[in-house]
Amino acid sequence: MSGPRFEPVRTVRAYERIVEQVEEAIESGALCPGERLPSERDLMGQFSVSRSTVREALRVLQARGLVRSRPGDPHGAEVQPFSPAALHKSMTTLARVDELSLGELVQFRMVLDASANLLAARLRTDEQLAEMDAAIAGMRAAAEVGYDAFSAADIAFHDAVARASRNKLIQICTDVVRSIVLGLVSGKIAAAADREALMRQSIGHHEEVLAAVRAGDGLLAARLSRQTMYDYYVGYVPVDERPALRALLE
Amino acid sequence: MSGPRFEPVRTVRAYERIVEQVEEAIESGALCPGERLPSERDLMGQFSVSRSTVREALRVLQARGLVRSRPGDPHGAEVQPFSPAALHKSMTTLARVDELSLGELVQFRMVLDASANLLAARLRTDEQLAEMDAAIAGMRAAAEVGYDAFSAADIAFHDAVARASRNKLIQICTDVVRSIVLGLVSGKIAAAADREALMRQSIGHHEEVLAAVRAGDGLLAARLSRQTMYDYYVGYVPVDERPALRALLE
DNA sequence: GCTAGTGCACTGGTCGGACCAGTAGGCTAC
DNA sequence: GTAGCCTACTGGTCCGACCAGTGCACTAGC
Repeated sequence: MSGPRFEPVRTVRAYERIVEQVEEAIESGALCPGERLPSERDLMGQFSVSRSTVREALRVLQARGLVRSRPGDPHGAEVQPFSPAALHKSMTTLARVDELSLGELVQFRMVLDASANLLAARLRTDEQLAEMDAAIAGMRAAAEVGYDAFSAADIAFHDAVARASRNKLIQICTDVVRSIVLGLVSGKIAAAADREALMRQSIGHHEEVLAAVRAGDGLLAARLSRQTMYDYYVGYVPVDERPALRALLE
Repeated sequence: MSGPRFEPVRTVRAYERIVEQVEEAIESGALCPGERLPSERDLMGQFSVSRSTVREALRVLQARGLVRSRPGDPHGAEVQPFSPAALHKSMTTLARVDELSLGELVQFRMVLDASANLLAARLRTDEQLAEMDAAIAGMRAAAEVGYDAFSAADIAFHDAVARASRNKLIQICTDVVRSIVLGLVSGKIAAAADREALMRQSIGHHEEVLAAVRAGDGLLAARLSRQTMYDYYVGYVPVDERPALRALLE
C-alpha cells in the first residue's frame, strides 16, 4: 500500500551549507587549529555566494567557537583549538533562564567532584598528588589574603583533582558548572561575616579529601568531597532544596 | 608608581551589542518563549544599524538556540524555549574533534546514570516507579522486534530514572551524552551477532537495578547501574581505556 | 649592512539598496 | 458563509560601496 517513500524536502539555507562544509573540514581534521580560512572575498568565490551569506556562515561558526576573525587580519579567519567556551555559554544560558536552580547546580557539582575524586584516588600520578599538595598550601596562604585568593586556590585544587580523573568531560563540566555556581554565590560568600571560619574549615576538609586520595581510598575520597561541597554551599541553597542535596550523602 | 589603571578598550562589534541586548531580554524574562521579535527591518531601525548587522546578530542568536526564524513568517523571529540542542551540538563537536574518546563518554555516562539511580532510589514517586516498570516491560517486548525498538525502550527507562532524580542537569547531560555514545556504537551493536543475548542480559540487569531503586537502596542501584553500563559497552571501548572504566566499579 | 619608518594592498565590519520566494490574513466573488 | 485570490510583508540572498585596521614589502636613514 505504501508507494515510494518520499522524504520531506528540507530547504537548506545557503549559509547552512557553508557552515556544514567548514564544520566537516574542521572535524575531519582537514583544517587544523591555527590554520586560516580563505578571506571572505575568496570564500564568496569558492562557494559561489555573496559575501553577506559567507559572513552569516562565519558568524555561526564563530558562535560555535570553531573559528575567530579579527578585523584587518590579512590571513582570514583562524581555526580555533577546541575550547569549552561554547559549552560554557549554552550551559550558562540554561542556568540563567532559571531552568536550573542553585540546588541542582550544587548537586551536580557534588556528583562530578565526587566522581573526580574517586577516579583520582585510583588513577593519580605522584606529580598530580604534588599539584594537589601545592594547591592546598596555596589555600592556606591565600586564606590570610582574602576570599578571592582563597577561591582561586580552591579552584586550583579541584582542577588538579579533575585532571587526575583523566576524563576531559568531567574536567570541562566541573569547570563550567563551578563558574556558574560561583557567579551565583561568590558575592554572598565574600560578604559573609564568618568567612574566615568557613575558609579554615574548608581547608581542613580538603586535607581530609586529599589524604583519602593519597591513600587510594576512592570511596572515602568521594564521600568526603561530597560532604565538603555540601557543607560549603548548603547555607546558600534554599531550605526546600536541601533534602535533595542530602540524598547524595550516605 | 602605577598611575591610573587603564583597561584595554575592547572594541565591540555592533552585532555583538545586539546579541547581548536580545540575550539579556530573553534571560531576564522580558522576552518569553513563543513571543516574537520585531521584523529585521524594524530591528534595524530600533538598533540604528543596517540589516546585514541585524541579520548577523540573529544568526548568532539562532546558533545559540535562542530564536528561530522562518522565511516568509510575517511575525518575525520566534523566541525559542530552551532546548539542549546547542549543548548537544557543542558536545558533539567536542567528541568529533576526537577530544573525547568513547571511553571517556561511557565513563561519564556511568557517573551520571549511577547518580541518577542513587537519587531516584531515594526520591522517586510511585508514578515514576510505574514508568520504570512500563519501560522494562517495553524492553522485553521490543527485544522480540529488533534492536532499534529495544534501544528506544532502553532509553525510556534511563529517562524515567533521570527524571526521578529531579535534577534537570543530570537529565540533560544524560540525554546529550547518551545520544553521542549511541551515535558512535549503535551501528556496531545492531550488527553484533549475539545481540539477542546482549539484550536479554541487559533486561535482567535493568530489572536488578529497578529492584534496588524500588527498595530504596541507592548505593546498590548506583553500583548495579554502573556495572550494567560497563557490561553493555565495554566490548566497544578500546582495551587501553578499559581500566579507567573499571576504576569506577567497586 | 641593518634597522626604523612609511605606504600599500588587503582584511573584516558596516552600510544601503535591491530582488526573490514564501507566508498570513484580509478581501472579493461566488 | 465559504472558498479562493491578492496583497503587503517577511526572511534569504545578492550587489556594490566605504571605512578603519592590519601585515608586509619597500624605502630611507643610520
